[in-house]
Amino acid sequence: MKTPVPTGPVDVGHLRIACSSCSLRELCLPAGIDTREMERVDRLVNRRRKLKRGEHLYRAGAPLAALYAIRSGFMKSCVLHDDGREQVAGFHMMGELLGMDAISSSRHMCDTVALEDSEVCEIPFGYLEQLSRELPSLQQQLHRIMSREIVRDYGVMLLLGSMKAEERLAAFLLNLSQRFTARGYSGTEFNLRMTREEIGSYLGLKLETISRVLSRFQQDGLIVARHKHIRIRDPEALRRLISQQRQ
Amino acid sequence: MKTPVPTGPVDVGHLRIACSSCSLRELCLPAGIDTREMERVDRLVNRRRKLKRGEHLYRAGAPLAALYAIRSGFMKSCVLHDDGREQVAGFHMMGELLGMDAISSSRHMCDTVALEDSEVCEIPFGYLEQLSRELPSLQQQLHRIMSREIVRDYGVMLLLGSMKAEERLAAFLLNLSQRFTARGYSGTEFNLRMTREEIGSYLGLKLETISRVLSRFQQDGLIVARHKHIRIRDPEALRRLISQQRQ
DNA sequence: CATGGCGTTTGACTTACATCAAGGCCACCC
DNA sequence: GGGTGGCCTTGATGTAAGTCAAACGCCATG
Repeated sequence: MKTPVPTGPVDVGHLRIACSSCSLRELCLPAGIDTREMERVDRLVNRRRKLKRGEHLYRAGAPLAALYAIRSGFMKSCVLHDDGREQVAGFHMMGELLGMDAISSSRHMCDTVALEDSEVCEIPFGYLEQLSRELPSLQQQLHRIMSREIVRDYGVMLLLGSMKAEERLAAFLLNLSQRFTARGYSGTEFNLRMTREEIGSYLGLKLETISRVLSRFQQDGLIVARHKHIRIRDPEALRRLISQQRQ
Repeated sequence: MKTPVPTGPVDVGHLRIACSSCSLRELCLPAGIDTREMERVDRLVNRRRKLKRGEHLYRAGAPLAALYAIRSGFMKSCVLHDDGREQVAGFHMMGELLGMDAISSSRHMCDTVALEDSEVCEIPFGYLEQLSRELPSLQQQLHRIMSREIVRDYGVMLLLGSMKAEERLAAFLLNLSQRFTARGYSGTEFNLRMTREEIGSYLGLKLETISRVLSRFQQDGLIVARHKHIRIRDPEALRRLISQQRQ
């Protein structure tokens, strides 16, 4: 037995699933799609899914069913090692596309978890491939997004492989700042959705180191950090920190 | 003025450019393409390019013209930071597809250099997108390859973010071994094409550390390492090294 | 309003890897 | 054949970040 219609205010949301009227469309999969084609893209996304904080969107090993576009909220992806080690591979926010790790083997290769209550649009992958054969601009955008993920990963490698703790954290804060700005939020004042431990995992550092470096940044007047709230006071100084000449 | 036909033995190579008769086809872009369709894929790859050791295939900033499939040889990709820091992001061998970092912005985001004399097949990206709209199995394979790169990158992040020097090097050697095996070469005995410094850069370590850890592995009877020649004596022990429980 | 617990901060100490330095091996080239 | 330079090895020493430990602040919950 199916539940055809969810109850309550959710209904309204369901009636309105349409990329064409989504404020994120220029950040997301439909970027660059023209209005004639948009109608068909609208039909691609036929379901939204709400996640409570802490809930998994998918787990490593789960079969690929759909890609997911984040509509609201904040998520993290973690790669796991057999021995239980886990590493945060990325933090994700509105407009970003998740699940591309699963395409190669038809199984997800990481866990993705909501860090706050979130909502995602489900994009059935088979339909997406089919439609992107018919709409070149959709195909191109999909390729661009996958490529962007590869480039992002290269950046993380550079960070993990050749930066010191302060540089890593400066790069992390500036990256968050830039992404908030791109979404119309303040890039100088925001709340971290993740713990120090999660930041540390992402940056290849321990939580104590994150805490210490944040304190040092604050002492030096670069930021104000109170719990999860961050205010960036001197973005230029942070930038200098990253690209300062090695000896 | 154009040079319509290269001189010498190269000609023969030019007449024979055909994925359908390439021994690497099951590793490469045409994997899973059926014979009827293969004819069209053959026409996709219309040029080969030879590279001398040390020569660049492309540099960061260069416009995207083509993707490249390695036909023979060995290459590395490096991401660069403004301040001159550089980090090896990957080593590549026959059958692997290069250049996907350039799709997102139409410009390459890393340098790719031959570590020994090599040959690549040029795959004009525009044609590839066009043909993959017409051949679903080509489209799927392209998506799988891009996804595989993303998954590989996650693995590197895990390595850089949470493994110790010995684990990193063990993982590196086993990865090479596995890739040589997949290509029909010995997985227990091979020559490194890269220097200790390049290995170090890839693994986020200094060349002295690479040298020391290789010596330690040799003392412990896990490998025989003489200059660039490596023989793996105890792959199981290397595997145990990686997944040993953290305290 | 007390209680407990998670996340965080901070300090003291340890350690894995980096850095600095010297010397060896091998290939290449006059 | 002897020099030159790139690559590698090994030892001595330095240091950034990890580990261990204690204590605090802030919620959440009863």
